[in-house]
Amino acid sequence: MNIDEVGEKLVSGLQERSSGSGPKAAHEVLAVVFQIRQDRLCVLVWRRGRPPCEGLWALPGGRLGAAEGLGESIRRQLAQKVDVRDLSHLEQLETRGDPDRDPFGRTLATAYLGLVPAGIDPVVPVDTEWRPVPELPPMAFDHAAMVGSARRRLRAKLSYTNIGFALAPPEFTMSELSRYYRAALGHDVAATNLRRVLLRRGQIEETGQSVPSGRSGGRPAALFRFRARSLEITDAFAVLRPPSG
Amino acid sequence: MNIDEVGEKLVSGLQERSSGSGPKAAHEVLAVVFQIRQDRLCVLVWRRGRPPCEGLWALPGGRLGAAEGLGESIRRQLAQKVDVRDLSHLEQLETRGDPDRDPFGRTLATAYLGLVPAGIDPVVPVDTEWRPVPELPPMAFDHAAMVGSARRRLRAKLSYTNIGFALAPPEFTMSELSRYYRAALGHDVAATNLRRVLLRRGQIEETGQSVPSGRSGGRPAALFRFRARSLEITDAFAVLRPPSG
DNA sequence: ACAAAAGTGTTGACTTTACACCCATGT
DNA sequence: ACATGGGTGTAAAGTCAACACTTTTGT
Repeated sequence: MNIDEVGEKLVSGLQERSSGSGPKAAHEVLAVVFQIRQDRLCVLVWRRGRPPCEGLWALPGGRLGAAEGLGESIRRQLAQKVDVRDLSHLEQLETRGDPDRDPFGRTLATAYLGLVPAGIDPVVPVDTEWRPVPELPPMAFDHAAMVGSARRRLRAKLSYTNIGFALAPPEFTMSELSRYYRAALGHDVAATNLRRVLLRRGQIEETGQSVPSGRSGGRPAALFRFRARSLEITDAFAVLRPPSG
Repeated sequence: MNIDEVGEKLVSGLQERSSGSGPKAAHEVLAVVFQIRQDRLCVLVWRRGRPPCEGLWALPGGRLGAAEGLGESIRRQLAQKVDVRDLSHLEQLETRGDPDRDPFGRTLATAYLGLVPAGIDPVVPVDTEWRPVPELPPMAFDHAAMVGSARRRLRAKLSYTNIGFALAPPEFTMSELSRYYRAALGHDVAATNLRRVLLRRGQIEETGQSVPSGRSGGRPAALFRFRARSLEITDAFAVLRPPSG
């Protein structure tokens, strides 16, 4: 059918969409998995050993199974490299479907953002590494763009949600937490103010315990935990909020 | 392959993802197209005339073409109902792929958010209508959830981007604009403060012209326009911003 | 005693809502 | 004149970064 035949379409066109079977494309699910390691935001990537993009680095993931949901699929596939219980957060990012994004054939890809809390060290295959995001190696396909989307999403959500729970271990001191925030945001975060902001927003609470000071002295640090372990919007935008009346 | 064979996967598993052709699923692209009509946020929907979901209302869209990008596809398909030049904004929302979202066969759907400026009235087919979002009719498949996602996305972006340019006509008075914001946000927006906020952020500017007052008198209203007609983040979150130093 | 690290108090800048008041126009 | 709607001034509330100061520990 000629898409210029708008007049005809205007009367009858809308109904034919769910008929026929149409072309089917391969669909894969990928994940940008972040973890903060040694005070740096790192992403889990593996090195491709064969074309296309041989030698470049790629995001983990793979083909969507015939009877799987999208989130279900990426969880399953990540379980082959990251202990699935270690994924503290998972959310969908974007779907890319440029006809030529994969030179070997039309493939759509849905990317997810996954987070692993700091402090654990999942066993990963030999071709797989955690790489610091600021020094991203040459990436296959459009995977670099996906890492960029994930980084922007994480930064934004750190500002108005409790997503820090997914970066931090179950308990932490404020100076540790401020280092996680610094790594993820890319700029300094003062522990003293971060404490007040997150306390006022009800995101964190004191555990009552504290950590002995190190060999160089200093006051012992109080331990905190996040009050919730799932995503919550704690601060709607400070702008254009509804009238208080 | 058994996915419990983690040990094996850890050494060799990562490389087999781009081999083989795997199952292919049908893929469709849908759009949640919003327009503000008579001070109400409306969404473009059409009534299904055949199963599945016969009689329910559905979002416009359809199968992804074999050589089309996703955004390209929804633009083409919307051109059959909305004059494509009238789409002032288009962005990807989410992809849904529950195995049973379409009872007639596995279908993935990528949803877009589209906006049409107020004041125009595109010709639409007979089975297609603009329906107020607060009184959404019974929707087919998971389309109601997509409308919900779109509404949340629009509300959020009104707070920190210039996305108002896509809701408003090229020129407008502040009381008109405040009605568009009220319809989209769902709560009152005072024209007097909206003016200052958007001016300070550099989103809008005066055209220099004004509109004569109506039959009931009143001071003539100044005409404004948006300075940019593409999406810009005008106000990074007021929280956790980088140190000024 | 002194250094080091954690935590508190306080200030100032900025942003936004609320509301009283002034302005320009039609009847 | 007066009603009507547009526009300005200003106050009050809230949030956050900056920084000086205090507390608690190890050497």
